[in-house]
Amino acid sequence: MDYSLISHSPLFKGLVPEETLSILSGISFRTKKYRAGSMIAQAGEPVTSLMVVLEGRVRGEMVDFAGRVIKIEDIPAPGALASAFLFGSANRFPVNIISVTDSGLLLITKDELIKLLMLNDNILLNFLNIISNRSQFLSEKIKFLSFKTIKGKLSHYILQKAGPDGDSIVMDMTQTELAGFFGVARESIARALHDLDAEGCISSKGKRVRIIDRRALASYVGDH
Amino acid sequence: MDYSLISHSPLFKGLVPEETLSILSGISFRTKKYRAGSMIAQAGEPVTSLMVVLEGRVRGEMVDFAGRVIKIEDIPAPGALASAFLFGSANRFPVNIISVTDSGLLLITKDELIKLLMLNDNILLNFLNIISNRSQFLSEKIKFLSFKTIKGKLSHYILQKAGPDGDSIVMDMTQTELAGFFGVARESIARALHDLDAEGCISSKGKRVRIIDRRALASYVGDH
DNA sequence: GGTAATATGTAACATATGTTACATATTTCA
DNA sequence: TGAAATATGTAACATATGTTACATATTACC
Repeated sequence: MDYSLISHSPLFKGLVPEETLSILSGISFRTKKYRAGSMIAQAGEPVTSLMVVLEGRVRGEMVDFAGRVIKIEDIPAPGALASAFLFGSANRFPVNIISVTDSGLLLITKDELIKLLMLNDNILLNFLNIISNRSQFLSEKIKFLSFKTIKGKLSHYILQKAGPDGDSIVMDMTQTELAGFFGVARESIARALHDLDAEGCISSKGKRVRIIDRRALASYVGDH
Repeated sequence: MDYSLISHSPLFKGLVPEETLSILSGISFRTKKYRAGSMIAQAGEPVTSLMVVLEGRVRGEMVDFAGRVIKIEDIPAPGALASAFLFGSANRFPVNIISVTDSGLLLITKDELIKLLMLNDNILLNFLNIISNRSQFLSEKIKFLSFKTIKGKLSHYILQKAGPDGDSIVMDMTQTELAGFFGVARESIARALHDLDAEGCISSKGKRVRIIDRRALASYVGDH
């Protein structure tokens, strides 16, 4: 395993490679390689180590009571796995973890990680940032899911992106991605966008959306 | 402010009060009291300190673009405020924070908190547990929200409550409360419950639900 | 025990969204 | 550049859920 991959992982961000090396020499850790398609962890298994994807891409698959896959999330390098489940009261993988491509993971046990965090404030900050960002992502997602209507979700997305003064945004996701993020059908995004345009709230063309009637647009964001 | 409140807060859990005192003497912190109804922080304000509710109860209120309150979350003592927004890339309060009752808060600035975390592994672990538990709570909530159908949510609720072997549960919420939790209309809960019964999946009578056909019930949990 | 408040059951109807099925546009990449 | 993959636009139709409007049942409380 290439050490430069480790030193470029988010846990060691901001450290010069030499510093990372010297720190790593003081703790025990290991790296592990997985073949494309192989199972890295099963839902329900205890999470005992921090796992960082150094290369390749892994996938979390939620499995329902009937054994069907109901939700997937891809984690490309460099990203951390199940970072919110190493600490806290639930210490088991909430999903199956599968290696999509050939991949390489960095494993640091919980005890060693704690040592590491207390040793170097930069690494501590990095780790806190990793799990906080995860939490912020989930918060944001819940905010969107709690709008009942698609026009509500879309309006919120547009207004948030535009900021208090902006009158035009460029969507940073495809409609397909937006649909996945909102948990709705792709066609419904297209329809809502079209309707908002027809009603004179926005002017939508490709990825660019111009806000025409901010008041009317904002009124949709109340649908909770 | 009573020091015993501080030493019983989740950040200092597991430490003897004397230890907490000696640690606190080494860092700077402050406590602040709020009257019932007063505003503690406004959405958009920077989060610069860890805030722990020592006494009383505070409320997070999400406000939409039209100024309406669309979602509330109560945080009773002893709980932390906006713990996921002190670190990570978004460092602003996502909601307005209001004091519901008269309340007392412990404030520790980010820099001082980092010092504290590196000083004592017990406190570090406590803080990691706090933010990880928050993340886990959000994950669980998202799981629920991502079931598309009410029968799906209900089935998941029933099967989770029954456990892998149980065949009977007593609902711990009224239908009205369940409706609020799921974010759906009350009548729709009654209808879904009735339908699941009519289809022979469950036998529902008052607050007691008996699982008749686990297979069929589980099949609804696939509706994502 | 009796009355008010709250919870639940049920039905008819309205509507937002999913589904299916294409056509067209845009991007990717050999 | 050209072909293939992916993204977007649009329509007809099915359906789950919200809405409204009650009746009945259960619980709380004087």
